[in-house]
Amino acid sequence: MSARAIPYRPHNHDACVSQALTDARTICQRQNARLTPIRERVLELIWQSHKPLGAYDVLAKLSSDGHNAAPPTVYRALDFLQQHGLVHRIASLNAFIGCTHAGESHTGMFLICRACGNVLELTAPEVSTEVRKAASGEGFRAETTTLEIAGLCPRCQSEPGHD
Amino acid sequence: MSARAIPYRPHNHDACVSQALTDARTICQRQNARLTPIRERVLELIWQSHKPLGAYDVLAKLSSDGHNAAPPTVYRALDFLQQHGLVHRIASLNAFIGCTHAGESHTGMFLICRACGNVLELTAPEVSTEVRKAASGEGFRAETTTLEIAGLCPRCQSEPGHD
DNA sequence: CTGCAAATGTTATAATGTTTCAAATTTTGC
DNA sequence: GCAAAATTTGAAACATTATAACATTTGCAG
Repeated sequence: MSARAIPYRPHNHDACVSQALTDARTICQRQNARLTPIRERVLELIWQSHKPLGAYDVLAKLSSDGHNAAPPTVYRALDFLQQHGLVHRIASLNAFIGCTHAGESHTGMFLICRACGNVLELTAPEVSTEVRKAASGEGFRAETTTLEIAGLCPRCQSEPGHD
Repeated sequence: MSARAIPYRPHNHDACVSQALTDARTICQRQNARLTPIRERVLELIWQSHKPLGAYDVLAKLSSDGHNAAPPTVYRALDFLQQHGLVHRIASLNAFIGCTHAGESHTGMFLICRACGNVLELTAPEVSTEVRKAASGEGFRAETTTLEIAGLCPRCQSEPGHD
């Protein structure tokens, strides 16, 4: 059901955003969660950017909406969205990005281009499997996985410096 | 050569710290890097804790040494130690821990117990391999990997709440 | 309508990390 | 050795990210 991001390629991003919002409404309905106007707006703002947005970036955008928001407003919305699997937090960037696999059970793996800043979310079952194996080999009960790869995206390997 | 941490088990930690320092000196010598007193002291402080230490935790310990330090002092030392593979930064905790594989080429994977706070560093070649495969499958040139697993360590699965 | 729970507003503050420039120290070329 | 260059450290200010605490409003069940 999810709007699939086409990695590193031009696409109709408006459609992609509105698909994400539609999906989010469905998901929240199913979970009896309230996708309030603020939460929806935050999700929209995050989706409109291909690059992860910091909480204060979101805050600034809300402010320029005319919305008189303070940090807790944003952090609460982000917590909610994370809780319901609608956005991911990228720990190595202190920033948030729309989840391209919302509604599906998955562990995200993020390819972060250090040149253009774009991020691609993947699900790599083989990786997850190996991670689980490694953890349980130590008797460790894995709960949440943070997997973020920094490097160069295909485009930035050939044409450095753009975007 | 590295001082091996015995995962989640009691051991002579003083010996373990001093081994780490000895190793560090050797490594820096080989790399023509200067392990200055501040840097060495920061490394020691980090090793003395089994749990990741935040930059400001280190700062506080330096201060109680009588050393009149400011944040940049600590961050610079930490940068140096990271650069030379002597400590790792745990992005999901904003904290630092001694590298148990200093001197060996590796990509760390961290098992972080949410109950006791201890962290175990592993090297899991199979995981690395799968990560590389997944990245290159997208044409992505991976440079640095952040892989952090939060969950419960063996001890905390059976005796909750200790330590 | 009323009362409860969830969500939001508001203010203040904590925690983490960086910039900048000056001073001291170490290295290097001579 | 010695002076110039480079590296390291000191110090003050500031920037960014995140949370605490409490008041107010909103949605909803009975």
